[in-house]
Amino acid sequence: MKKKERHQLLRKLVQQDVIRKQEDFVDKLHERGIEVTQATISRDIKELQLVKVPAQDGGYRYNLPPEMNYDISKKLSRLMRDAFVSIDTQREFVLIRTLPGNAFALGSLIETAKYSEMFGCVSGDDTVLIICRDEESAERFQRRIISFI
Amino acid sequence: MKKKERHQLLRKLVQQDVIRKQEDFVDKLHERGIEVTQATISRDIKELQLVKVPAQDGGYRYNLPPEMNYDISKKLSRLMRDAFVSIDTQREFVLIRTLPGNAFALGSLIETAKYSEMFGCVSGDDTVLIICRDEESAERFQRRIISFI
DNA sequence: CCTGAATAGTAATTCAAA
DNA sequence: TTTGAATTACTATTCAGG
Repeated sequence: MKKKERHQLLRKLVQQDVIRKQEDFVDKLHERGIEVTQATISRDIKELQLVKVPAQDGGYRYNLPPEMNYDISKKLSRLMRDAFVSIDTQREFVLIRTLPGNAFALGSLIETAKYSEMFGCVSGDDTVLIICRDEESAERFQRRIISFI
Repeated sequence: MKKKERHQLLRKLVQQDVIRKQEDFVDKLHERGIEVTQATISRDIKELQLVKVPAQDGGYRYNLPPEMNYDISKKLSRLMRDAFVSIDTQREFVLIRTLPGNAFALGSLIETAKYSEMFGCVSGDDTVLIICRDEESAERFQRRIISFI
């Protein structure tokens, strides 16, 4: 498993599970047959800028990075939660799949948001293709998008 | 000094100083003649829900809770709509002009928002000068700011 | 680069006290 | 309830090796 995939998985896990400490990540990955140590998770958390937030239940939990929430990002978030199916990158391209009929709206929002990594964007019925400035941008962009889910 | 006052002070400190670890809080309070230990700060942080965010400079810093940052971006948006005049970049600098008397407030908000692109910020009466990490950051930062209008 | 093992460095909690 | 001292628990980094 490559670092990139693991990062994606961590983002998913931190949202669907309650992760109270780094060892929880390690355990979750072990359950999936992925061998990784706390040291690596610590580094991943740093790169992904995950934060440990004191929770209302008296404990702590890791969360996605506190991002600036514009109106756009709230709309994006809502739409992503409703209609997001999958995301993938290939070179400088990012492909987002949505439920049928939602891709155009998503594409419009993404265009409005004017992400600096983005060079262009074209939407169909259930697919948005984003062309980024380069491969690195595509990865960063993907992370941004995933964080809306 | 009562807990409540200390909490208020911590909120202020976390915004105006770079707090990398809990001991930094302890030191800052000692400078002000307030005796307190790391244990207490840890409890305070929990109650205030401050978070330790991996920073872009490779370190970490404590920050206000994400929800509070959200409030800040709303304020920023309101102020921008009210007082924004122009924005321009030159190399790693971004210059924002506002209606007279509004720049200081804007600068404070921008500083509080702790944008990763930003290195420093100085405000006058109708001008905010932001020094970014590099030219690219300045451009990205400019886009972010414009998106508030 | 990326990682794990070991370890150093921080942070959270326990326990006793006021 | 709130706190500090001590301790435990957790997280970050160093160092060596893919």
